[in-house]
Amino acid sequence: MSRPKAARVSMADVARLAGVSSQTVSRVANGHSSVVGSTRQQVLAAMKELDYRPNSAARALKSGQFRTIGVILFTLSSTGNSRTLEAIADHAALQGYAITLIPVAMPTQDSVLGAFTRLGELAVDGVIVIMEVHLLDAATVTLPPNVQVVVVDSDAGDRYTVVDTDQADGARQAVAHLLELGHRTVWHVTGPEESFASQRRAQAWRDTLTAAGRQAPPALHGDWSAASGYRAGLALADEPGCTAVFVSNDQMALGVLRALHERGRAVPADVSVVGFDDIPDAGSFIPPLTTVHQDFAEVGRRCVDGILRQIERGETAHGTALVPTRLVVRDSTAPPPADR
Amino acid sequence: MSRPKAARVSMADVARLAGVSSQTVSRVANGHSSVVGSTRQQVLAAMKELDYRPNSAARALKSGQFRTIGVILFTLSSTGNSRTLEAIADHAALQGYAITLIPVAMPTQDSVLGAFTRLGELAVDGVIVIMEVHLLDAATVTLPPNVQVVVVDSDAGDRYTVVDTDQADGARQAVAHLLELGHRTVWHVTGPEESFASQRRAQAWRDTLTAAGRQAPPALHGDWSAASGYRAGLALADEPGCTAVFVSNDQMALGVLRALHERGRAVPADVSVVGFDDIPDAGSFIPPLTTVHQDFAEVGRRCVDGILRQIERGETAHGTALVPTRLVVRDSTAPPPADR
DNA sequence: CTACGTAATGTTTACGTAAACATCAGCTCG
DNA sequence: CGAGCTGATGTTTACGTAAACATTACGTAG
Repeated sequence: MSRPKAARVSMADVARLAGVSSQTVSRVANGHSSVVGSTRQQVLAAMKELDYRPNSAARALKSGQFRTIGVILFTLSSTGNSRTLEAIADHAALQGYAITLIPVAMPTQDSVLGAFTRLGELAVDGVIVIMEVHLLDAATVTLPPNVQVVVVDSDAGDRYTVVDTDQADGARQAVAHLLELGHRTVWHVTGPEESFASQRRAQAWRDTLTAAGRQAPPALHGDWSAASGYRAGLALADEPGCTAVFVSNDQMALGVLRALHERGRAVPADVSVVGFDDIPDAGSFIPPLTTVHQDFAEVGRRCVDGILRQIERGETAHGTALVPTRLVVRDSTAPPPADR
Repeated sequence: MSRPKAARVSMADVARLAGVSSQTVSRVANGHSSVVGSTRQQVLAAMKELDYRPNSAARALKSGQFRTIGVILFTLSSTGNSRTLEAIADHAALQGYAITLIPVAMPTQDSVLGAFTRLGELAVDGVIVIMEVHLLDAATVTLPPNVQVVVVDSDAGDRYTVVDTDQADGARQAVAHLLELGHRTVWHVTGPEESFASQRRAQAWRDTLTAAGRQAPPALHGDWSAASGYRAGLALADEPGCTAVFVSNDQMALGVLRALHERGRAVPADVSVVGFDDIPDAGSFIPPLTTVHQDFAEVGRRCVDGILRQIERGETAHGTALVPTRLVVRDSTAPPPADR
């Protein structure tokens, strides 16, 4: 505080100008109990004249609430994360809560970690964790006590409230769509192993095939990036029996499309491709991608509602709430070549 | 607070257990002045035993600093915004600052607005604005006094510290690259009019053509989305003289590629396309996109450094600092058809 | 007409921290 | 050998707010 920063206006200042006690100012500010009209007007006028702004630090100190929700995540580079975050921020703002971002370094590179092992002293009433909880444990971040938690992309329903997209049903729809088109089986490109979402999608892919009496080919592994999808796509292009692929997210699907294109395998004539997420760009891929739509806005809304229910009403409803998905059929899927 | 929340541990509690005064605890906590080794050890032991966590509200009230930076933006859906945000969050965490997200509704839909006209009472030492300032003005958000501001994507260098990518030079490199390949002129797809970045890129595109003695064709207008790029691409496909396009971001370029593909105009054989941003997926487009690389990490770092310089050292260095760009040449550009 | 209830407002206090000031013991220097 | 200094620690106070309690004025029921 090197500079003499323009004097902060406090309730006392407003009270003095309005000729009332500071408690009355507080009452007006909070719309509490009874303040007669004329007094209220005077106070409001004084507030306006002085450009009074409540001091949130003092308020938090007194009330023990920060009206702030922390969001913990590894990265914003995945479309899903950033869209969930945006939905959370929008909905929280609507409820009068602010969002504090808590980036955590990957467990491998704990350089940055120290910075927010201090998480404990964070001014936050609750935390939304957008990642598999086991990873959080591994990251040696200690969640402070008395802080409510809601988790996305995890199976920790027994320990926390979990909000998630219905990964399994989405994957089932994708595979079923391909089978209905007449494909004998469906190949699969997974996300990173740590991702619970990826695990769920892979499991449902396998289960759906099995339930239909089909043999599941070996899964190929990616890391959510388009580049990893491209590598998987090259491998798939060399599988002559491969006529249909379910890719665990749209970005990897983009890479798969490029690999197939470069290897002269036409989509959807030779190979059908289905993605997951329905990112805004998916409709502009070549060809426009058939994919499973995730309702990120709804996920965000439920996260915020869930955490607020815990914070404001003390309800601790563990368990998992699933947000439904729906298949968006575009031009990357068609019956297998043999059928035509 | 419906529940009896486990009693908060304060400095006084730690002091009692350690048999010292609370001021000594404060000194240990802040590494301040002199505390003899043995005393320090006792205090640290007591802290650990009680799982003491400093109360940031009280600290903020006392010090007048929140160790928090607010980030104001319209949306996270543009890759640029979310990557800049991520870079800001990472770098801020490194410096021991937290990030508070402040989403602002578009000026058109002021429904959400009320929620954060309360911005004034926000617990924030400084604000980074990721949008054209005029839009911020239009959004009727009043920035509180005594809050430092750094701006991205704006020309308000006279009022604020502005950090930005060197848009003009990036656009110049893109156009120069196409001219060097032998194209007679270069078409252009802009971003939304309000975007300062888009304006700068368009201006530099025009200037570079003029400087080379070429005629600039009419610009086509998009809104950063792939869908808008697709529409522009359809129009371009109908221009027989069009052999080269500079698109103002990669997402729109994706749409342009699809439109050209659907109309049978081969890229890069018939038409060359250059994008802007170098999003992670750009290398997986069909064909891999030649584009202007933006160093978002550097932008984020400079934003944080700039705001911290203002907050902690009171330096108010207005003006604009430009982060250099570089052209990444991939497979979407080639000499014009006539040359071959 | 008095006693008591109620609405409106004022006064006191505590939240947890850290700056400012106070105290105290031990040590150095003239 | 004592004045004065230094380093270690304790005590007081203020930050801005809001809950809890206190006071005042006024109206009404008995």
